[in-house]
Amino acid sequence: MMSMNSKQPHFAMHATLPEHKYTTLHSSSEAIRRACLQTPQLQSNIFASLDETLLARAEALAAVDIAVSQGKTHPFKPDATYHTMNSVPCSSTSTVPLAHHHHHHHPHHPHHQNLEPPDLMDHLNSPSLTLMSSAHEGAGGGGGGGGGGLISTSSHAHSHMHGLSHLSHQAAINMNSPLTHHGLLPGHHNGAQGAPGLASNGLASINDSDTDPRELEAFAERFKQRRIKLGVTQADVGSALANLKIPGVGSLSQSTICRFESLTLSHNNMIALKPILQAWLEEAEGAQREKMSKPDIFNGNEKKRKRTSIAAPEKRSLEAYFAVQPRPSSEKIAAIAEKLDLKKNVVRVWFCNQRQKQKRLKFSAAH
DNA sequence: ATGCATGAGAT
DNA sequence: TCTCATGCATA
Repeated sequence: MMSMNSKQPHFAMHATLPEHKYTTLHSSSEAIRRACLQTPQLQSNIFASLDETLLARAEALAAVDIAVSQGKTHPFKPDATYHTMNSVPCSSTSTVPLAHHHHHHHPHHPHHQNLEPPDLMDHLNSPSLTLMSSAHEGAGGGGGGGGGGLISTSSHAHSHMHGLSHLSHQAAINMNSPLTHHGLLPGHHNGAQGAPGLASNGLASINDSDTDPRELEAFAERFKQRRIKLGVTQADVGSALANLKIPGVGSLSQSTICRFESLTLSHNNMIALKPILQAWLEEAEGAQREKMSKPDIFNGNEKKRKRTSIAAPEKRSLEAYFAVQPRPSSEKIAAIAEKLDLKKNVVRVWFCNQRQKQKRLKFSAAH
């Protein structure tokens, strides 16, 4: 089972001219959200008791924070959530062909991660628990450059769409993608968090070096050097990618380029982006004499999205909960959200993002 | 350089 | 609903 039947590396290159989903102000969609489904996962596990203990501690800690923050006079909600989202990602081109083969990465161990102790927020006692978690997200170690391009705080804030869309989604365990032959994507297995698959099998039809964390790291560094030498910012690179005219590859944001250079992307993502950035690099160096920059198609979208800011106390509580239960159920999330006086969606997203970070950190830690 | 967020596709 | 790839906004 678990074969890769479901989806094959079919790259839907066809534009599909989706007319974009301009949900003009889908702020309402936020209100709707996921409809808050409930997963009646009422399976008591043996770990229940154990988790409960941990949860109790987390709760204790959280309780303290809560008490402090919402003790009674919390001036306002900790989150400055002004979600004004807007800009639809203009997905365009939708699914990009790039590497679909991926890997499974998460074999999912039926760990105790799924269990849901009856109440995470009930016991608010035992003031013990010494906080130790909070791994922080700093991560990115690579950096080094310390402000590689200084970023120039360029304000090219034009919401264009990212044509590159998702390079490799998830799944697709097979490794024989045409793109591989294409040379665009290394693909093949090796989960981002799983095993990098360092040539175990004799046939390494695909360069293992392409997926080798060391190689990626080396490339990322070289890339940064070159980029700086060319005098272009991360944002410039991102938008310049669209000029490469590579099918399925559009522009990328400064964020993504930055993350690539600092190795703060998932392994798969790094692998998928490498060939693209490499292509740009060579192109740019070759045409450095005159090509330069082309005024990209920027579009001034008026709408702006505000970033929610979760206050420190709330954040610490969330981390405490996360340490015990990285994957709380919908109900739990709702409960936590209420306790912390945050919107449920904000809490849900926070957990999602934490999981992503954790995975990335776990992977880098293993290499 | 990163935190919070969206959305497509997989479960 | 979750994961994953990405992005906007911001410190």
